[in-house]
Amino acid sequence: MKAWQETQLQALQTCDSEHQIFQTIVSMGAELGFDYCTYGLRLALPLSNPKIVKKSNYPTAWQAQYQTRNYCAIDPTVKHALRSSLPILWTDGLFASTADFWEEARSFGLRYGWAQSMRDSPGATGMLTLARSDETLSETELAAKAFKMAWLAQNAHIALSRRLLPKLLPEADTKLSNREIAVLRWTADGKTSGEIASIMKITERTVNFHISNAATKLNAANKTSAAVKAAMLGFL
Amino acid sequence: MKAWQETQLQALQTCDSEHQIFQTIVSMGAELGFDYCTYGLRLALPLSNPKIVKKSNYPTAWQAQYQTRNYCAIDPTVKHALRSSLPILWTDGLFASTADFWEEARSFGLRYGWAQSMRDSPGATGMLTLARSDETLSETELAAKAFKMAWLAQNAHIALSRRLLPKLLPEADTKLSNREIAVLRWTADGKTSGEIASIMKITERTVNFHISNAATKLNAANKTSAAVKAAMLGFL
DNA sequence: ATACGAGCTGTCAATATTAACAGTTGTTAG
DNA sequence: CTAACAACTGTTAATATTGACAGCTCGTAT
Repeated sequence: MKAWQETQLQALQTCDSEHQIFQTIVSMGAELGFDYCTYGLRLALPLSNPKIVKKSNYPTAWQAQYQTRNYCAIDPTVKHALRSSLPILWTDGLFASTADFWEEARSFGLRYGWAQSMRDSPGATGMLTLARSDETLSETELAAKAFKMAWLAQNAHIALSRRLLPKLLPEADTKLSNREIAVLRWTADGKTSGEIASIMKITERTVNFHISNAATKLNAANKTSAAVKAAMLGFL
Repeated sequence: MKAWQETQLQALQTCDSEHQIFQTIVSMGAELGFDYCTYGLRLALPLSNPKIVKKSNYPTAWQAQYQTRNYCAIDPTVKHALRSSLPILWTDGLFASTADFWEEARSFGLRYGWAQSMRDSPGATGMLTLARSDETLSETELAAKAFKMAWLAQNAHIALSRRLLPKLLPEADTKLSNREIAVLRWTADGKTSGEIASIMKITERTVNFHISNAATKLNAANKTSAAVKAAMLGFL
């Protein structure tokens, strides 16, 4: 068990490709007793149309269906994942208001499963789902495997989001100068340029200069967007 | 072991007071072999002066020292925790640039330790530190206990932040209307009121009306602050 | 039936912001 | 030495925002 975790952690952190990382996660899921495994990553930005990516070994037909019918928008496990990092078990109760979706998933062999999510500074939420067709999944089994699940969800997210993030959100690589950060911090807290000028003992012109530079770097249309992006990406 | 986790999870989630929760965490830390335990919570807001709270069973004198000298600002484990959720081991290398701080901690018996952090939607970062005076802490021991640590850091954060958050950040309890959310989303993405009016097919006046209502609810001085707060608190 | 809240709209004046122009100073890395 | 860069400042005009006034419609909960 110890050997497993050590070996696999190595594997996760040294893997070069997303594909390799995901395969490692799949095999760890298998060792926990689950054939099916999906990792979903949802970026917080842009807020009006958040980017989502998935790596999955679910049946292809189901993945396609999920995509085309935009089940992501109604999937209760996704809803839960965005709110809480507690593990969530697939139960009838959970899918009470989305019975058709649930029926359809089961018809593809996705019958017993659970998921756990995890968040990090660049405003990304990752959800790891483990599922299988055959054996029921009891609260007891879940409790017994909670440690490993917590660890796996965490490390899967760290390993995969590190690869996926720069591609999906180039702004995440931006470097802001100290002044830009300071000015954006006050901006995000609701100070006007004039107030920030007083606080920092510089001209209002200079404040606006820094804000505008930061907005350009962050690919933001105005200071509001710049402040939000910088805050969400953890620059402030 | 299974019994331990189940019992303790119960304990964590049914505890009424912060104090009880923290005591439960301390006892779990002790079972992992660590006498000392600290949970620190850092809210992202306000950005220019983030709120921080700690629960700790470190020697009182050290806690006081840490506080008065504002060691939080230089503590490398805190820096790490804000960037990454990977566990971090107290090593000489880690404290290379803060040797005095490190020496002083050791003089209080805080010699071997590690920490792991965890983030959640309301923009809060929690860090759990486990430490002891006597036995050295090897990478091997760390690896062996990584599962439990991941689980403990996660659940400690969930349980404690749930209690601490509403007190520290009353805005977290705000309810925004659907319109307010929609308008703030576009605002956060950098749209002007006029653009949002077109998108949502309402008057510019109405857009500003919703923004202003949201800002009042969120206790924000202007729309930039409202957008940042709403985004950080996960309302958007 | 009536009160309440969400959603919506109007106008006007005071402030704040952005865009576009042009430039100085001081530090640091090659 | 010099190129690059962060930090800083100035002016002007066009746009955007906020604050403070006031009032309508629709649904739903008492």
